[in-house]
Amino acid sequence: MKPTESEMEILQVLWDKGQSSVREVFETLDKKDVGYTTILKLMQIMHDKGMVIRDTSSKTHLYQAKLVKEEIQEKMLDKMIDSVYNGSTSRLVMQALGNERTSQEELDEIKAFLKTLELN
Amino acid sequence: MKPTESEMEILQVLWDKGQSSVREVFETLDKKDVGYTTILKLMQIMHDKGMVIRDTSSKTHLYQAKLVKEEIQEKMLDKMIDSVYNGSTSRLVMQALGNERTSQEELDEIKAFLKTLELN
DNA sequence: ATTTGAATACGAAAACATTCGTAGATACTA
DNA sequence: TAGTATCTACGAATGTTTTCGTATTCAAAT
Repeated sequence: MKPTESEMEILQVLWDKGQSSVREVFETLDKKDVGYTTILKLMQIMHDKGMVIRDTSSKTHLYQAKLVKEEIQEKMLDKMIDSVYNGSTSRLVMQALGNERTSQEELDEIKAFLKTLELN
Repeated sequence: MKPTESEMEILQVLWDKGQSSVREVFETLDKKDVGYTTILKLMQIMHDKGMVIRDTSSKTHLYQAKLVKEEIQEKMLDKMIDSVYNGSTSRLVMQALGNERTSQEELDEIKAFLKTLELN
């Protein structure tokens, strides 16, 4: 059950905004170069695959992510660690932190998190 | 210039082992279900795309990654942070560290790295 | 009631990625 | 030198993902 890239984009919206119509997803994604029916079709496919559930009680169907955000994220992260960093979490983390985008707040969060990891 | 999944696998080998023949890559990947000419073709395509450079002076051509490992990794990581973690590096890092696979050595490495970040 | 706008369903085209068969070239070996 | 093994080139088949056009349904507004 591996979402494609487009499917991931849609899942992001659904995770973020919760239950949404196709139109809402379409507008949130706001991809100038893609038509409405494309998104519709993708979401129908996702439904066929069981990635989303759907409320069809009114004319405008409402979609909701069935896949759990954290599970998918972790799966993707693990795959990345394996396939890009040869299984080394620390290499990934260090590269992530070295990217100059990380604020002091985030660094503090991480330090705090590391402390909690030690207490067991 | 975004490598596909198969292309990434090949790049890994080239980054790891340096200049290599198709046969060497093929044997390193050791994918039971894929033939030699498939890998050959992929590497030829990568050459067409300018992802690798090639020494054709002898019969067996030698390939070398042209894309820089750290650049590609960083690009993929940034993309992941944006598209999966809404731009939050710390969320990615914490999920990575929370995955139970991280050894004490790795945690120490990270702590050390955080220290060096503070000294500027 | 008819028109209009917005929604779904669905097939099929287009784009992209992967796979492999076969032909031809080159080197090695008996 | 003949035969065998190994390599590249390349076209074409297959598979997957993305895209959209068109038909149809439904509901709201005139």
